[in-house]
Amino acid sequence: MSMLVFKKAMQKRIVSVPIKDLEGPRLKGENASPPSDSWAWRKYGQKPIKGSPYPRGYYRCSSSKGCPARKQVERSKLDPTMLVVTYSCEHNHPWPPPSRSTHHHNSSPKHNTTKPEVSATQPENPESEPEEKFTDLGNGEPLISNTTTSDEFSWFGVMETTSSTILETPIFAEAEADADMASMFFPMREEDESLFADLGELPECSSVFRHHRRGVGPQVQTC
DNA sequence: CGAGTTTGACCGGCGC
DNA sequence: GCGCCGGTCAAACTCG
Repeated sequence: MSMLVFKKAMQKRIVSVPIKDLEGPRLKGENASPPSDSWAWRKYGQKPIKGSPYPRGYYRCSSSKGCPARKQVERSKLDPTMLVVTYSCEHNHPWPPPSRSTHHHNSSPKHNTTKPEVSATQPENPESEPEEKFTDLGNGEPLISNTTTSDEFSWFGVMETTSSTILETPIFAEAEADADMASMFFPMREEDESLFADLGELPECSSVFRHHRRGVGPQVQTC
């Protein structure tokens, strides 16, 4: 009824993170703790995926009530040491503020510690184009070159820099192409993460993304 | 006691 | 039309 999920332009971002990076206090065997971003994620499901020896966990943003953001965490079947996190969000939804914006130290509320804390946001697009989504990144740019330049992917952008790998995918990211996945793995230095480790609180997510516009119009951050 | 996790069932889409 | 599979819900349980 009220919770009708419109399949508008659903943005999808795949990020691979070495488990060793997030390996906190303890791993639950097959289930590795998902990387903690700036938001709180609540797990709402887990299912075994065909073709993958590891199950896939489904997470929902719990930072806000109407948070449309979702996250899928699964272990790479090619590299069991890698955790593939797929972020999804609608084009039209604002992102909630970081859950621990008031916290300066990384006093993780949960078990996922030892994780870089970064805040990101998702700009809302006045016009949701179902057709155009990743044309921006289709340019073949090095995804991490400009974190602030990814207007619509700003929230993703920050995450990318903090995580380890970035992979922008429209919707057909389910390509089981092993070779494909192998080529999209870019291990990152943990030093970079330290840079964000102190970013516990992000002032505004707005100023970060207003660097350049694609000509879509006035875009405002609702975070 | 509350928030979050777990687990099975349910649903919808897709392929055959 | 049926079966498979991915995704979500919801009740129960666990942890803090």
